[in-house]
Amino acid sequence: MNAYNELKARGFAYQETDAEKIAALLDSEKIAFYVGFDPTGSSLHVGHLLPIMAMRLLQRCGHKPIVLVGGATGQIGDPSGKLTARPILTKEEVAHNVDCLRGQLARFIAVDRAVFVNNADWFADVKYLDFLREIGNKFSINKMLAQESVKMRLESGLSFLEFNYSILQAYDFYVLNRDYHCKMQFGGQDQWGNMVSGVDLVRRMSQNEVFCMTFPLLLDSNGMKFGKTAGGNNVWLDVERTPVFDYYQFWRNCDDAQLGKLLAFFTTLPMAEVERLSAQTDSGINRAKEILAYEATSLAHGEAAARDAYLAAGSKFGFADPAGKIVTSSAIARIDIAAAAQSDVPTVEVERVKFSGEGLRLTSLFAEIGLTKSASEARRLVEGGGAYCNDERVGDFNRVITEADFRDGALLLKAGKKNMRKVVLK
RNA sequence: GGUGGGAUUCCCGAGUGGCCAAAGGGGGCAGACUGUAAAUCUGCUAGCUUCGCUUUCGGUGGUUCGAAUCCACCUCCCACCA
Repeated sequence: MNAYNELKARGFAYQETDAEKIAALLDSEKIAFYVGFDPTGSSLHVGHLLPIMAMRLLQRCGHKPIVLVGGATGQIGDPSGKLTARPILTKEEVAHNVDCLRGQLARFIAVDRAVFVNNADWFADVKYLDFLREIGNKFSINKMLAQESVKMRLESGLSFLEFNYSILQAYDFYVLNRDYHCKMQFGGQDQWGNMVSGVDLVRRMSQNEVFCMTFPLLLDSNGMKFGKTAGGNNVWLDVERTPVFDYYQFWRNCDDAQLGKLLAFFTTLPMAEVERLSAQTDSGINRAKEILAYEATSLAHGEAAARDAYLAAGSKFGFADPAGKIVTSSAIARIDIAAAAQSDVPTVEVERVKFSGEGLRLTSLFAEIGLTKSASEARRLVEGGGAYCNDERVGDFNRVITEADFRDGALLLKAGKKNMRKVVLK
């Protein structure tokens, strides 16, 4: 498999410094490349997934990923694509987040064949004067001011701290080239300016020619950043924040118009199949979405979890292609949907005592298990006709739940038709 | 350093003494319609023990029967000038 052609075909390449040279480089050599992540949160979400998938692809072609966690730059905040400054994290928060991210990336790439670096390691001891002397004359303010990301922020104001971000990122590239022979950087399209600065700096410092490539920005049909749903929240890779079932549902509910792109980016199915699947119509398109959801979930959470989510969703909403008419190389084809009855929606345990005596108000229960943010929201949900208890619409927001409402020790609650939790007694 | 302007609910942004839990838009949620899609239409969008109560309009204190709105001080931001 040719890495460059594959990246191109799947739509990963948005901008690149030199297409021909990059193609030749990736074809003829096993290179080290890097992708940076800002440790601004303790979990990745699907918005981070695009570079991760690209990294996976490159690694499978024999190239070596360097995962740079921006322990140092994360303390500053990248102005690119942001309208306002980010809050500054403490060193402890950054350290904690770095640990979490490392764990999550392990699901997608072979960690033992990747290098993890933290730029705090080389920035921690940098002395300001030394740094200025070493690289200060390699940067032109005029050039930096011309950068799109900087121009944008000039309107609303930009601190010197943030202005320096691209210098630091460029320096990262230089260090990685020097110490790890890193020859390429990948990143989101909002990183273009910073990445090009890095390419420049490496050439000026060491006369080495290095390259970079950006990925397209994924937007949903409203032009909003991709990866938010279910309450406007991010779809997290952390199962504590986003249960596997919900993760599966996120992909299952994607826009028709996005399907082809999503299959290309977030599954490992061959492009020929991706094209065939995304050309489906009617019930076929729903099968294609099941395949997308299954494959994406399988990558993030493992085959067993993906299978359970698929069966649970299918038993609630029906299967798109029960007869298996649509051919796919996905492992989903081998799942026996007769097993669907056994599988389950996300389940929450609640103490039995809460339901004894007077019982627990339904609205409070909704809030407690996280189906709504508060009891008041649950109340509004009931008033709007969107609350269901054991598949019956709830009409009275004063409804109280007692043990008698449980069937076989379980109670199914739904906020709308698609968000559901099963409550079991503890 | 000087002068002027500003800080409002998730975001943008109205509101300049009671009719303000606060217009409008965005975003989000739900309902209807559908294919668990999109588009469209409708309702909702601070919390609670909900015909009522509590907290919210940068912070603290004050004036007033009553303050997001007036006064004082403080913090932070922006613009122009130097």
